Amino acid sequence: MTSTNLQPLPGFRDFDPNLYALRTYLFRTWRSVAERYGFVEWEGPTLEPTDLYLKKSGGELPTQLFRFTDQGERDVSLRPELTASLGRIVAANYLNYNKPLKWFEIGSCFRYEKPQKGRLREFVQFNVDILGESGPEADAELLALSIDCMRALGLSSSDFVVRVSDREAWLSFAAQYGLSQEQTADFLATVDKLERDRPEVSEEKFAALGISRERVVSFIQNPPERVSPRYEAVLTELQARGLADYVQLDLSVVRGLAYYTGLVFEIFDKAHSLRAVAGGGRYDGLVSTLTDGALAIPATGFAMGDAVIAHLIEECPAARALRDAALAPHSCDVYLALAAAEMRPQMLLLASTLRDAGVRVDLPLTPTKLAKQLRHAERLGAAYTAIIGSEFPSIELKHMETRKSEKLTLEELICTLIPRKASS
RNA sequence: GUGGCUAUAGUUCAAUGGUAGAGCACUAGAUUGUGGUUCUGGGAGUUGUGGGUUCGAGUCCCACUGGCCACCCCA
Repeated sequence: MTSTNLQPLPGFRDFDPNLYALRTYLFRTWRSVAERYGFVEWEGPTLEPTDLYLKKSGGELPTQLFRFTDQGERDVSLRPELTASLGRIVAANYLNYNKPLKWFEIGSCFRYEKPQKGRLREFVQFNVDILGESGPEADAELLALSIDCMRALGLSSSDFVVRVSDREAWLSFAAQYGLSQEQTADFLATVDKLERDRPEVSEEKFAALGISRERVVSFIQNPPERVSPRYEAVLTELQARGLADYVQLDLSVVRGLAYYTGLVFEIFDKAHSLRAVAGGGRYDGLVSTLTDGALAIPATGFAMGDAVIAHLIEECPAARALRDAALAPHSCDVYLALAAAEMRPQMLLLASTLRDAGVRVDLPLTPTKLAKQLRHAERLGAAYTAIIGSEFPSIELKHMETRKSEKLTLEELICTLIPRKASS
């Protein structure tokens, strides 16, 4: 067995070409859906001043930062999330951008947590945000985008569900009991944990606020006819988009974070055997908090991690098939097999000609038996193999899938391969 | 931070406390210019690390390290 020092740090991953291909597949899909929706890509620094993260909360956050002092005595942290950086960047240049901002980002985040299924210390997040637009239409646009990401990965409404809620509904509920702002925060936190806490525990927490657990559970199970104006508007928008089947009202979703202000949602696998695939919501107060009130920008967004979605794809046959098709080897358009060693210079010139035209060409680096060369071409997923032998400039071009071959002149070969590439 | 399970060849896994094995992968040949099949051979390991019990430890015990999983948390 390999010694332990050949392994990456706990919760970190090595991406060999096979794993990297999966990563690329996810990124490509995310990016393409976001671009279909008119979002533009941005990126922030991986390392930020620790203050940026301490500003908006306490809790366990500080203990889960990869935090250190740099050579300039600065207190810095690897980013545990993107929203703070986004807020900073937008706040610094807000007037320069057309409103609303429809921005997305794909990049690594770091949290010092105990690794387990769907949770790592370095993971990739797909972040999508709309800033400068307070209407429910923006929330609906994001929900639709998140659903289309799932669909683009081959997942259907039988594989996942988007649980949508609106904190406004709970704020009205809390208002009936005359809860103070602080009490309301405690109340929301308890609702968030309702599914996880033992009944006696939440019973006690609610009792401290003068509310019975039964009333809360009943509110979730029998939601009011009119949940909230925003929720209804969002649902109308999704119905018009033909996406209403993917969403489900679930008032038990409130999201742990204090900064969410309105509509919130989470995407789960239908079996609910995994952690949340994605989550997000409206956070109209965050930019204001980050800028100490200098700038108030309404915002709504969500994030999707790479680890959980990879598990979900693995569990869903249609998604798995789509992924495997995307991951099939295809790193090479044509393999140049050398059957007569003295023709190597001619082969290399041909390789250069094709490569200059953008054709992906691979070739043997050392003398190798022809049978092995063909087998290698097969494994590379080469569409064609051109056999360069003593008959050069007559060349045999073999179509790997049909196993049929034709004899071509050098010019014919080049004319055959280059247009195929250009049109693809 | 707490707890459970686990660590054997590149990989997936075997091996009543008694000589460490198999499939796949890799590689060579059968086949000296034609790949997916088949057959025959080959390289492979101080059994994660360090202690202990025992005549004898891959196997039992302890510690450490890593991995998986759950709790916690989930920005």
